[in-house]
Amino acid sequence: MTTRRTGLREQKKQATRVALREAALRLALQHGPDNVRVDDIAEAAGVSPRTYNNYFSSREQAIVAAVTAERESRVAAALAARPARTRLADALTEAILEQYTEPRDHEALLLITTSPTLREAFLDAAAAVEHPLAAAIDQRLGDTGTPVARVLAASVAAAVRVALQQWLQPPAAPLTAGGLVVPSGSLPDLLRSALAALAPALDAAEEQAQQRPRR
Amino acid sequence: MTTRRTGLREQKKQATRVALREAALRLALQHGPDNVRVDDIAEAAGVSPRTYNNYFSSREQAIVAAVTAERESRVAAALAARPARTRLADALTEAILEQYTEPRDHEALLLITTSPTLREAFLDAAAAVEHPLAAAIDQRLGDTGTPVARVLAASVAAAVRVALQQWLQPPAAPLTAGGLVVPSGSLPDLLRSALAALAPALDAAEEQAQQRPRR
DNA sequence: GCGCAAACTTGCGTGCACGCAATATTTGTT
DNA sequence: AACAAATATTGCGTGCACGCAAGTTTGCGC
Repeated sequence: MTTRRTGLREQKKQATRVALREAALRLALQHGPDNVRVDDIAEAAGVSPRTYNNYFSSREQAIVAAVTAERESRVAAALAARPARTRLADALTEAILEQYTEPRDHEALLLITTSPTLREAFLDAAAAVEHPLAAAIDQRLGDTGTPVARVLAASVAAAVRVALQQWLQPPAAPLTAGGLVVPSGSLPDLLRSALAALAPALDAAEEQAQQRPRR
Repeated sequence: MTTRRTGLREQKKQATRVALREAALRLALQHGPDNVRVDDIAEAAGVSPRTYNNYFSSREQAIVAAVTAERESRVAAALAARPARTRLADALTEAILEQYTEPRDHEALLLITTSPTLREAFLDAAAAVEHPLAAAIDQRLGDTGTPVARVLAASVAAAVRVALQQWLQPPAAPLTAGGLVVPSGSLPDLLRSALAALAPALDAAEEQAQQRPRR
């Protein structure tokens, strides 16, 4: 059920997708993100420029995809893998940390930090967790069909986004007056505290689900 | 303090901004969203095409702006206007409903429903609440400087987005198996129930803030 | 194997977003 | 009132996204 689509076809598609995003990243690292034309990427991957655009709808998307890859679906899978009796909030936090903590290509992340457009694309990519996550959460809550799971998933995605945003943000300015702004800690910490703010909502949803009969 | 920028300059800018978005909407209604070129909009507003692009970074954005306008900042203002002693979750819900319930140009909304690209832009526009809202929430929580307010604001924005998405979604298909999917009620109801899922998180943040000394 | 239908790729054309540098307008200052 | 600094507007050029209508490949039943 994971791959309904037959064989060779899907296989080839995945291959070109990978070829494209890796070419994109490689060229971006090599020549700088602004000195890479779409045509170059397409050529490097051995497809027509038009085909490139069938896979990615912006240059930045392709570059960033080399880092984010299938992280989104993995988060959902990681959540589903946790024992059903663990607290939803905890399971979620662990699942997310597990995916965002693994030290992906550090060089690439540095590159992304550099360009505003790439940062933007990187943050947007995080939004892709929403749908898989909504499904996974809904399942945990007993397939309510309610939009609650969607809201929670969207909120979690938003929280992740905020955490990533803080993390990417160059420590830049000499801290605004009052010294209130924390110099942005490690990513795991940022993620944890962002998600902590949502924990009560997750708990509440879980509790309601348990009072309802499981299907 | 609301408008630091002096007078004539900002006034003119606002004027052309309004002219642009209204021209965009009018032309879109008149000729259909796909039969409006950027040059037409610019000409109708009496500015160069290049200037148009200094105000809006996509055709859809301009059209949608005619409906969403300054709704975002108003939500924050509406929140700030509520008495500080009301429950944060309630104040927020009221503030949002207040802004999204007023029957804006119905004709335009119908148009937006029509085109996928416009729907997309409309949903994206809702994300603009995030920043003003974060500021307003942070103030209610006692200017913590913590990212908690940001996370909550982002979550609220996400919830609003989900509600709008359900609302825009044409009742289309004959309901999936089991009859679990509700035929998308009224917008106020959708917003209310979406925000209800976040209420526990808002309560918790508020409670923590009250235990901390106000600055 | 054969051939048809569905799915993917490609080239072309159009409209668009946006950086850049020159020009025009506004504003605060003397 | 005149000037200089700040800020907006405009034209131009480049690269890009994407609809469309061929052409090509893959999958499947016979």
